[in-house]
This record gives sequence, C-alpha cells and structure tokens, in this order.
Amino acid sequence: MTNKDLANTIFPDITKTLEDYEKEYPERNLKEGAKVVRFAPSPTGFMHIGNMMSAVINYVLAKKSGGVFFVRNEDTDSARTVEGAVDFIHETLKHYGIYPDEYEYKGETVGNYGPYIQSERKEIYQAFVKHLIEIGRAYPCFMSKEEVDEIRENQAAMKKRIGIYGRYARYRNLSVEEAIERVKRGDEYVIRFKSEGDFDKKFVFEELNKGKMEFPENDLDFPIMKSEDNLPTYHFAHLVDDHLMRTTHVVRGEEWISSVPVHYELFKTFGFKMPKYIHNTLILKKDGDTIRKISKRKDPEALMFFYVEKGYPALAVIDAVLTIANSNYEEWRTAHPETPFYEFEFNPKKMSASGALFDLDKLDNISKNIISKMKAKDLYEELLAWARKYDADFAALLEKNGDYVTSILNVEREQKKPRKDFAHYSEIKDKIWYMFDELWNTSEKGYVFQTISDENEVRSIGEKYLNDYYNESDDKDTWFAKIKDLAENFGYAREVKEFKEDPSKFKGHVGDVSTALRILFTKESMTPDLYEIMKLLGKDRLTKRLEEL
RNA sequence: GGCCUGUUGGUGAAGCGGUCAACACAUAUGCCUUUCACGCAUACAUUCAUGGGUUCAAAUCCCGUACAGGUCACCA
Repeated sequence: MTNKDLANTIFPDITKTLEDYEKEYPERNLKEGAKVVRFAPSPTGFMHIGNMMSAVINYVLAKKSGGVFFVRNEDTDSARTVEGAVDFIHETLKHYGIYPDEYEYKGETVGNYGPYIQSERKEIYQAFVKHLIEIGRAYPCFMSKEEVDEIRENQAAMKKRIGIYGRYARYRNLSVEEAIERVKRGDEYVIRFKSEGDFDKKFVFEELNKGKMEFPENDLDFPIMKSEDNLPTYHFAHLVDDHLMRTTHVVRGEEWISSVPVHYELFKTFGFKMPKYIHNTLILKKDGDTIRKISKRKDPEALMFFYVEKGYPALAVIDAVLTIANSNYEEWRTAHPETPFYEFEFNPKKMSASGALFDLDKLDNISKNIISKMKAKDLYEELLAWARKYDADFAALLEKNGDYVTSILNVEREQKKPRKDFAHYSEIKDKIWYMFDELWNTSEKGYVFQTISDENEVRSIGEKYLNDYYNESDDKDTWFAKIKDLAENFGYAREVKEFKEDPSKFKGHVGDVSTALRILFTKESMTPDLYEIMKLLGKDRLTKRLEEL
C-alpha cells in the first residue's frame, strides 16, 4: 500500500492530472509587462470600501499595463454566503465603470481560464490535492474540531506557539493502511498539508509595497480541504487558481500578509512561480478616541450602498479611494484633470504602509469639484438616473421639466469658476426645491427674514420692486442697478462701503435689500445668483409668491 | 503568548543624512463680493511616539521601550 492507494481511495473519481490542467490553462500570451490581476471577493458580505479599493487598484494595474482583469467569485464558504452579495458586486463594478475582462455571472462566462466561480472548480482542486497525497505532502487528519480546539487552548495556556505542527500533528505519520481503513470506514477527516518547513529558519520575501520582508518558514500542517463539502480552504484555492489563471499580481488586504509563509511553501512544493504581492492598507475608522478597522456592521460608509444611495459621482469615489491608496495620485489628478483614472501609473511603493482613515470631508471636496465641472445636461442625466432609483417623486418632477431643470442646474455653471455646492445628488433637491411650485406649495418651510426683520417693510419693498422696477428682459447690470435704486428709495445705502463709512445715515445697504428679496422669493438665504434665479422663476411666479406673503 | 507591520499637524500625507518639515482636505481670520459659495491672502507640527547610540550634522541610519494594527479557524 502506497500514498497512491490512499489518494485513489479518497478521490476515486479524479482522473485528470496536473499536466492535463497545465495544457488546459496555458501560459497567457501577453505582451511584456502586462499584468494579470484579479478581483476575488467572497460573497459572505456586501461589497465594502475595502473591496472597492482592491478592485480599483487591480483595474488600474491591468488597464495601464495592457493586461487582464478578471473577477473570481470565492464562494467556498457556503455557510456564510449572503444572498444578493454577488449581484451587488457586479452591479457596483458596473456602476463605477470597472469592466472585467473575464468573469462568470448569471450563467454567462467570458474568458478561457474559468470557471470563475470556485464552487465550480471543485474537481480541479481535488486533482491538486490528490497529487499532494500521492507525493506524500498531504494527508487525512481525523482530529475532531474539539480536539483541535483543545490543543490550541493547551498551547495558549502553556504559552506555546499555537497551531497544528510537529508533535501536535497527530495524524501526520499515520500508516497508509490505517488511513485507508479509516477513510473506508467513513470517519470524518480534513486533508492537511504536510509541511516540511522549519520555524527557526527565515526566508526573505519581496513584497511590492513594503519591500523585503523576513518571515520564519511555515511549519503548520494547515487544512487544505474541508471535510464537509470537500471544498478547498483559501490558501489552497489561492495556489491553484492563481497559478492556473496565470495571475501575475495579487492585490489583497493587509490581513493576508501573515499567510505569506503558508503560500510560499505551497507554491514551492508545486514548483509554481509565485505571483507578486501587493498588500493594501486596511481602511480604518475613528470611533471616539479609538481607531479601528472600518466595520460593515457599525459604519454605514463602509458599505458601497452608502455611496450609491447618497449619489456620489462614480469618479469622485474612485478618486477618493485612489487618493488614499496612492499618495501621489492627487498630484497626478491635479495635473491631469481629464485623463481617465486608469491611465494613472500605480506605484505600490507609494501605498501607505499603515492603515488610513477614510475621510468623508475629503470625499465631499473631491465630489464638489467633479460635479462643479459637469455640464448642466450631464448633471441633469446623472441626477435623473439617481432619482429614478431613490426618489421617484423627484424623478417625475425632473422628467416633466427637463429643460427648466437643466437651466436651474446651469446657474453659475459652465464658466471658469463654477459654483461648488453639490457634493452628491441626494442633496440637490433640498438646494433647488424653491424652483418648483409643486415643492413650494407642499413645503412647510416658513420665511425667516434676516437682514430686514420687518415683514411689512419686506412686503412693500417687494411690491415696489415688482411694480416699478423689475423687467424680465433686463441684463444683469441693469438688474443690479435697479436693485440699488430700490435700496436707495427705501433708505438703504447703494454701496456696502458707503454704509460702512457711516451706518447712522442708512437703514442698511443693498445687500440687505437683495437678501430680503431672495428670502421673499425662495425662503432661502443662500442661493446662487439671484438675477438668474428670478429670471428662471418668471414674473408670474414672483408675483404669486409676493401675494402669498 | 508567537510571528509580521506600523507610529510625521484634526485627516490623507511628502520627505529616505545637510537651508524656515512639501502638498491637499478640514478649521480660523481677513480681503473680494448683492448673500452663500468661488477666488485670493494669512494662520495652524520650535518638531517628526519615546529613550539611547552613530555622525560635524538625523524625521531620515542602529538598538531598546511604549503604543497601535494584523495574524495564529475545516472564514475568506
């Protein structure tokens, strides 16, 4: 009886060999320097900002180098799979304009290196496990979970290193005969890797972000195949998939860095070339006085729903993420405002080494700049698309008044220094509501006059203005000159300076008058250019609103 | 407890042995302005977690300490 017999007992149906798979998934024929990267989320939770960062970095790496970006669904943990997570991942990528070259979704497969769903690759993994058993580098371990827990507890109590290694690997040297017998008997087992590493020896590893790192060799007999569903563990799937899919660069979260020795030994054992690794920073969150990893459960901004629902432009989120990911991105973006983000030369060395706090203020700033530079027409389309999903009433209003809304959005836009007052689409409604009779009539909002508190005074100013001064066809200078006349007429200074020189001579100044008019017509003290607003509202509406007061 | 990583202003950070420690966001003030915003100007780390060492010279190199994060699952 040999290891081969053991392998055949465990995997009687697996006939394909490693060579078969090598032929099936040959080396990719790409130009020099092209990077093959993957976005490999597990559907155990909804896509979050950390996933997003990883996706964006991968995408940039592939695009810029003329390589391949594929999506792999790491669904080996069937127990924790969350319904809808996969859909959300694909929808989110699409929403942000990240289009994978290879993927498998809704029954459609694109690419020659699939399947791209791990649960569909079971046979492949098993062929690799079988090979390992045959060469004596993997074995069935019959320890129960309780036994393993007990070992760990004892090790912890005795301050020993934790894990299944050395003499704790009880089934490592079980005879082939006995192993076969127990397998046949139906005993539960997990397949463990038989490590030959020496914890006291170190090896140097080149990590693209941190540079040269030194680790002790792995000596853990870690599980590579689970007992219940015979699916591989992450470590083993990583080896098989990224080798067969010919991944050149692995971008993953920093939490994986301590698994490097495990992966190192795995690749070495098979004689496969290891991909290059980039471990990206964790996104942290300040919670009171403590700083911790951002949490999907506690922090709404952790999940990508947040950004989609709030209506941040896709590019704003991407720019914000890249700004955190690479310290020279912002500078590059300033120098190349119109260039697509994936033209950026991503430099792993410029990634921050420690965790970064995700700053929503910064996002708002980036977003405001981006929205301010949009054409009114485009903003209208984006806003409408957003509203259709999250505010149906508003969407109907937008649709009904396409040109009118576009004109509203165009106030102080499409000029060298456009206004920057929208950080995301969901706040636009509250900033232009007064332009719509529908909203005006149903609003509970009252008048809060600030500069001129006497409502009667405001009323007579308004009446006088509409009757004697206002003319819709006036240009801006004429319009403003008339406001000055009006102010003077009521005892307010024509110029602010004039007023400041001797406040006792006036009731106030032009600014007070124009602010009173602004509030009268919009109930808001902060709006864009009043001249334009009034023109858009039209004299009828203005008159109606004056009567209403 | 073992292993790995990190620690520069409120935030993201630049800096990699040699003038006042970039830049961006945030904040404050002033100017401009019909308001807000924009824009412009100014302010904001006597100091780079800390102790020691190397050096004519250290945020930058070395050692220790503290603190923080990650990891040590049949989860990824």
